[in-house]
Amino acid sequence: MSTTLLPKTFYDRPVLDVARDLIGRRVVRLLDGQRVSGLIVEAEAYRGEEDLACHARAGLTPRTAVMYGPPGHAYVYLTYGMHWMLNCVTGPEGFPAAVLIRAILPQEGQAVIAANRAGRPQREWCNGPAKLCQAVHIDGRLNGAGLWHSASQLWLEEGQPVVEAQITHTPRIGIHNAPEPWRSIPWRFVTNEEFNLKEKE
DNA sequence: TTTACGATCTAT
DNA sequence: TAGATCGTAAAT
Repeated sequence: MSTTLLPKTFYDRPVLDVARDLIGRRVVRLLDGQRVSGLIVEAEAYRGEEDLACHARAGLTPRTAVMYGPPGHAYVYLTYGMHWMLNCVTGPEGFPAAVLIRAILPQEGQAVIAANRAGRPQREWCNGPAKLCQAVHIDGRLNGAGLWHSASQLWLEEGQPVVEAQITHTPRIGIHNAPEPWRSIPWRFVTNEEFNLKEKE
C-alpha cells in the first residue's frame, strides 16, 4: 500500500471526481511524531452555493472562506456545538466545494485511537465523521491545513485505490432539512463492505 | 443582541 | 427519541 502523498493536483478537480477517488486513500495524522492513520471508506461531496445542503449556500462567510480558497486544504468545522468534521477542499479555486470524510478503517496507531475512543468496540472507533476526528485528534486548529505535505501533521496518501464495482452511491446523511433534489442526490460514496455493515446498524 | 439551527453521537 | 452544547448566520 502506497505511502506516497497525494499531490496538490489530486484535489484540483471537480468535487465529485475527488470524492469518488478518495475512497481507499489513507488519512494520516502525526501525533507526537507517531503515525495514526486509516483508510477512507465513506465520503460525501458538497458542491457550490446552489447545493442547499452545502455550507456555501450562505455564500462567502468567515466560516466558509476556506472552501472558496485553493484546493487541497482541510475544511474543519464544529457542528452541534461539540463535533468536529474533516473535509477536503476541491477545485477550482474560487468555487466552494469540499468532500466530507465520513469514515475510515483504522490502520496505524490503533492504541492511540482506542484510547481516544475509550471503551468502545473497534467497529465504532472511526465509523462516523465526528468519531474519526475524535479518534485522531482533529479539531479547529487544523482548519486550512495543507493536505499535500507532512508539515501540517495531517495529510493524505495514495493508500489502496478502490475500483468502481466496490463502491455504493447513496444520498448524503444528516441533511434532512435540505430541499430536493439535494436531499436525495447520490453524492455519498461508500465501500460495499462498509455499506453492508451500516445497513445492519 | 437575539434567535434558530445544525454535514452528530450517545444514552434512554 | 431526546438531550447535549455552542459557533454561525440571519433576523430583530
